[in-house]
Amino acid sequence: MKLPDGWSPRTLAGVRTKLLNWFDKNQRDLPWRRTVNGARDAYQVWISEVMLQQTTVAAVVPYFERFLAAFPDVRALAAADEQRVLKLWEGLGYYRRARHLHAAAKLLVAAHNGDLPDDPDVWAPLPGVGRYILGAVLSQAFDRPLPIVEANSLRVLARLFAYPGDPREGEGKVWVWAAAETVLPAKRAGDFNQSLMELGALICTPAAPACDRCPVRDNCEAKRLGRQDQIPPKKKQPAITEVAEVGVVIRDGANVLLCQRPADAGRWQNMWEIPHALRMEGEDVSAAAVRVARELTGFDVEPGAEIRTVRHGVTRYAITLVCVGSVLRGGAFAAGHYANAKWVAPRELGDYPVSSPQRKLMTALADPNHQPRLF
DNA sequence: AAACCGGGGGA
DNA sequence: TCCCCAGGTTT
Repeated sequence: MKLPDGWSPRTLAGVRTKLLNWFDKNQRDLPWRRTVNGARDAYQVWISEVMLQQTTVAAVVPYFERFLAAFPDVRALAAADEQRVLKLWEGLGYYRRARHLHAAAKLLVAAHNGDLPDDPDVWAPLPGVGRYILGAVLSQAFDRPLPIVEANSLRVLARLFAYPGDPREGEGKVWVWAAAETVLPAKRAGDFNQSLMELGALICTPAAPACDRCPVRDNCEAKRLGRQDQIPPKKKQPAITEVAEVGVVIRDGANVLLCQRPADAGRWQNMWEIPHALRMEGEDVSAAAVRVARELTGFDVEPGAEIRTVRHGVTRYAITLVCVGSVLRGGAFAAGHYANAKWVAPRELGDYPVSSPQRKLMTALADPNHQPRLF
C-alpha cells in the first residue's frame, strides 16, 4: 500500500505509538481482556471473537460469561452436547457460528489434544475461521503480527488514509487489508489491532466522529480534507422484502411436533417454504399454510399467523411455514422433514434452542386468548 | 459479486 | 424508522 503524500516512516511510527498509548489508557474493561501472567487466553479470545461477529459488545458480554461458565476450555466445549451449545447461544443469532465453533473445538481436541497452537496453518482450515478471526486470535493471544479488518478498523483506516473508494468492495478489500498490514507494528500487534477497533467503537464512529478526542487527529487525511463524514461511503442497503411467516402447531393429542433440521441439510434449509404454486387460486396465505402442513404431516394442525418484515438482499419466497419449536435459521429444521422429529409436551419446548422470533411465535400460539392474524 | 444468516441498540 | 454491528460460507 502506498502511503499518502507527506507520510514518512517516522509518521507511521508516530501513529502506532499514539494509538497504543491511547489504547493503554482508554480501553474498556471487557471480560475477554482478562489476562493471566500478561497473556490472554486463546480460547477466551476465540469465543469472544466469534460471538462478536456482526454483534455488538453490549449484547455479547452476558453470553460470554454464561458460555465460559458452562464450557471453561476447549475440551469442555468439544465434549458438550450440541443442543446445549445452541441453547446457550439462543438469542445471539447466526446459529451457524455456534455449530462451527463446536465442530472446530472437536477438531482441535482430536488433532491437537485440545491445545490452541500458535500456528496459523492449524487455525485457517477450521470451520468458522476466516482471515479476521485468525488474525484476531493469534495477535491477541500470541502476539503474532497478523492484521485484522472488521467494521471498525475498516472505517478507521479508510479515514486515516482518506481512501476514495468503498473499502468493502472489489479492490477496496485488497487495499484495506494491505493498509492494516502496513500500519501494524512488529511488537504488540494484538493491542494495536484492538486499538484500531476500540478507536472505531469509541471515537471514530460511523456518524459524528469525536475527532477532537482522537489521538491521531493530526495525522488523519479524511479530517484534513474535512471528509470524515463521507469516508467510507455508506453501505448500500438491500431492498426490504416482506416475508409472511405462518406459524402452525402440529398436534397429536397432548403433544406437539418438534422438528429440527439436520445440520447438514444443505440446500434444503428453506424447505419449509410453500411455493406459490401450492397456493390455490384465491386462498389466504395462512389457510394455505395450514392445508399444506396438514397434507404433509397427516396430523391435526392449528393455524396461527404472524407477519414480519425482514431485510435481506433478495427474498423470493412469500410464505414460510413454521412448525412450533422448530427453527434455528441457518441450521434448523422443517415441517415435513422427519429425520430429526419428535413429539414433546408443550412445556418441554423451552428446553430446546429456538430463535427469538420463533420463541415469540410459540409464546403467542400457546396463549389460549391469542387471535391469529390472518392474511 | 451477491446472497444468506438475526437480533439488539442507538440516533 | 433507519443504520449499524470484532464476518464467514456458499453459490
